[in-house]
Parts: sequence; structure tokens; C-alpha cells
Amino acid sequence: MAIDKSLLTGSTTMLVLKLLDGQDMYGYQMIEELARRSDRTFELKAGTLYPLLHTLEDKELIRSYEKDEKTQRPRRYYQLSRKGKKLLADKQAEWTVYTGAVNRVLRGGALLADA
Amino acid sequence: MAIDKSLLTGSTTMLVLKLLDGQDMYGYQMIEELARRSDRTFELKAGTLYPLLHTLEDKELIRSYEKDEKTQRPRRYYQLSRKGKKLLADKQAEWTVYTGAVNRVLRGGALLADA
DNA sequence: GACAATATATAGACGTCCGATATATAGTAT
DNA sequence: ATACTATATATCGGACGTCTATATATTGTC
Repeated sequence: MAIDKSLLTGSTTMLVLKLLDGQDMYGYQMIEELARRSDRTFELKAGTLYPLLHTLEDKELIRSYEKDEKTQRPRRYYQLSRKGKKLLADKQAEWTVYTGAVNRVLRGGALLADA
Repeated sequence: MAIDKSLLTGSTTMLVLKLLDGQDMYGYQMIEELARRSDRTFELKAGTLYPLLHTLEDKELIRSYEKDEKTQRPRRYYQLSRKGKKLLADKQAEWTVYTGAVNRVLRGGALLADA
């Protein structure tokens, strides 16, 4: 199923930060890894990711370093900062509250029937 | 906790349609009812809802009728159409896929550790 | 008499994401 | 040789969805 793109709004930052939680990654790798972990539900576009990475770096939520493995074009790796780890934790908590609230509304009819 | 507003993007239509699933409602009532069912997590703004209701009516997902109860200013009630019921079902299925995918990504680290 | 709540409405601003486009290298197929 | 696909990063312009601010009108409360 194709997911309405607007649903993703607001959770992209959280997902990107989560990918970097545990290991450093370069942009292209993050696109692939996100698709893999989500069973192809999320196919993050390069035009979305790269500007987002630059913004996150400006906000000091992530850091980057270039690593030339000599196999191909040099890759720019990204690393989660302490500040980024903190934001990720906040975003995950927010996610739980948000989905919980939506699910309560979706079950609302049934709950009203009980009352 | 204050939820990042951008998270709501894309699910608002589903929530609004869901409110009308079971009973007709007028705009102001929908704002109140959504806040109630979500434990005040969602406080939909009038400036968001009314234009949305007009758009949904143009798309024939909902119908409206005026009802003057003589207690106050006449209220415009909204009713879910067959087409709207169908869209609601689709949106709910999409929601399940979407949240499932996000949750898989959020647990991704643990899954990798298992592998 | 002033203020808050009820009830609907629209215009303008803003943030987020995507499509299109560009650049560069490596591998594969014809 | 040549074309095409995959890898890898980058930027711009536009579409879309929501909010803030503002407006109007009625009812109930202090």
C-alpha cells in the first residue's frame, strides 16, 4: 500500500535520528536502511534527506565527517550528538502520546457504545 | 505534553471523518469531541476545521444540513456519505500500516542486535 | 455593561516534504 | 565504445496542510 506522504510529516526527523542511534551512517545508506526496516513503506527521497541532514547539523543534533574508503565517491558519515539523543528520546515519547490519542479516537465509537 | 503540530498532518481528515462515523455533528461540537476523546491532546483549531469541512463537502465525502434548534445560532450539521465511509476505512488501514512501519523502525536497533 | 462561551467563516503566513534537476563515479549490458 | 543503472550528494521551486489572526453573531454569566 502507498502511504499518504503527508502522514510522514513530523516523524521524519525522529526516524532519521533513530537510524543514527547505535551506528554512524551516510545519507544514501540511511535511505536504504529506512526502506529496509520499514519493509519499503518509507522510501525517503534524497531531496528530503540531504537538506534535513544539513539542518540537523546546523542545530548541532548531529555531527558529520568525511570518510574516503577509496572504493567509490567519498561518503559523509553522520553521528548522533548528545543533544540529538535527547531530542530523539523526546520525539519518541511524543510519538507514543500522539499514536495513543489517535487510537483512542479511532476506538471512540466503541467506547461511547459501552457508556 | 504538547504534541508537535506537524505530527497531526495527514491524520486530521481521518479523525474528522471518524467523528462523523456513527452520528452527525456540527463543527464546534467536533472540536470539543475530538479534544475530549483524545484527552485534550488534539485541540483542532476552527481555522483548520471549517475550511476542511468545506473541502470534504466539495469532494462529496460528507453532506451538510442546517438545523435551527432555536436555543442559539443555527448549527450546520455534517453527515458522512457512503464515499466518506469508504475513505475512512482506507485511511484507517493506511494508519495501521504507517504506525506499524514507524514502530518497526523504532525497534530496529533491537532487531539488529538479535540478528 | 463587559466578558466569556458558543458557532461559523476567511485570508495570509509558515513549515515540511517532494519532484526535478545537477554533478560525479563505478559497474553492467549491448 | 556506448548506454544504462546504481551509488552518492546537493539545491531549488512548488504543493500541501495547518495555524494565527481576524471577523461576525448570539447567548449566558459576572
